[in-house]
Amino acid sequence: MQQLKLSNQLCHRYYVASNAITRAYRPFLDKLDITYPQYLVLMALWEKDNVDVKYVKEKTHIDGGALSLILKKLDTKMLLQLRASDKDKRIKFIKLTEAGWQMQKDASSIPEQLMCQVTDITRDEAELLKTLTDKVIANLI
Amino acid sequence: MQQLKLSNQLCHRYYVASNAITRAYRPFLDKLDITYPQYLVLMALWEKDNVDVKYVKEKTHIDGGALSLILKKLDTKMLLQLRASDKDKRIKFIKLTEAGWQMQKDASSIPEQLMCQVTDITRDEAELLKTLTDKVIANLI
DNA sequence: TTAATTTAATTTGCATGCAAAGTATAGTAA
DNA sequence: TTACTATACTTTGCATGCAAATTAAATTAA
Repeated sequence: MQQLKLSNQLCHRYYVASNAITRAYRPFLDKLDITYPQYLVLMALWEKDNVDVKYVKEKTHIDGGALSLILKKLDTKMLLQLRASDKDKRIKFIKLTEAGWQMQKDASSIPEQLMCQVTDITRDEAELLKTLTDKVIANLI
Repeated sequence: MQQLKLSNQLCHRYYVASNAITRAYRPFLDKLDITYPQYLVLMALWEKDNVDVKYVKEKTHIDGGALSLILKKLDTKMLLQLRASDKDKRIKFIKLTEAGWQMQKDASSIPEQLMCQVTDITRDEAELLKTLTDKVIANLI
């Protein structure tokens, strides 16, 4: 049953790596009082503000149900505001607040600090990982 | 703020890929009435049975708190049995039942079926992904 | 031996991830 | 217009992932 050995599973590695990465982010994100998925939402908004929920959902690949709660949390934290569209009342638009934009400055050094912990990977290898993982994602979504 | 763009984040890709993989497993695991983490625990046990909780925790990298519940679930499903050690009563040993071993046969074709969905990745690239992801994990754990 | 510490596992509280059901609104066909 | 369908988002129920607190038992120090 070689095919069922954990050490042969690429899938298990993605599971372990993804959780390890989220854990590694925690000390940095704790200082900002946000979680990793909340950070993903903010990153999407820092790139493009005034978008609807569907856009953030597709950009971050966060589940719609979870996203509703995350946006509500970020609204409560006063990092963004939600308002229904006038044209189409089904659509809800998201807009960062001043505090939401301020947090971008506080977060700007996080990616670099994270990658500094991954010393065994070269820049080229990291790019290769991105390319190959994009292929995996494209095949499964 | 190039460093905060989602498209530059290796971390976000691991998040998306890991979730996509778990989702891809679901149709197969639903037939066996188990979840992905439960499947990871079973894979560990199919490789080595009669081990303690700590062993499974280190082998699968599943959180200890979650693992307690998962083992309880698998016990309820009659796939394994839990019993306290005689020598050291803090330790709990895990033993697969007949049904637990039977499920290995039903699961043996799953990894191959999964990889068949990832057609854009060659065997060599998959091996490379394993090696590089192991490095990422080693650096973060 | 007694007290302090360490270890193995469980429990608890909160935040997702996800499927499925539900709600409200918009669009479309008859 | 009315009925049917599709869309955008929310809510709900269950299963983790995780930190922190707890419990029970073994080990070590004094």
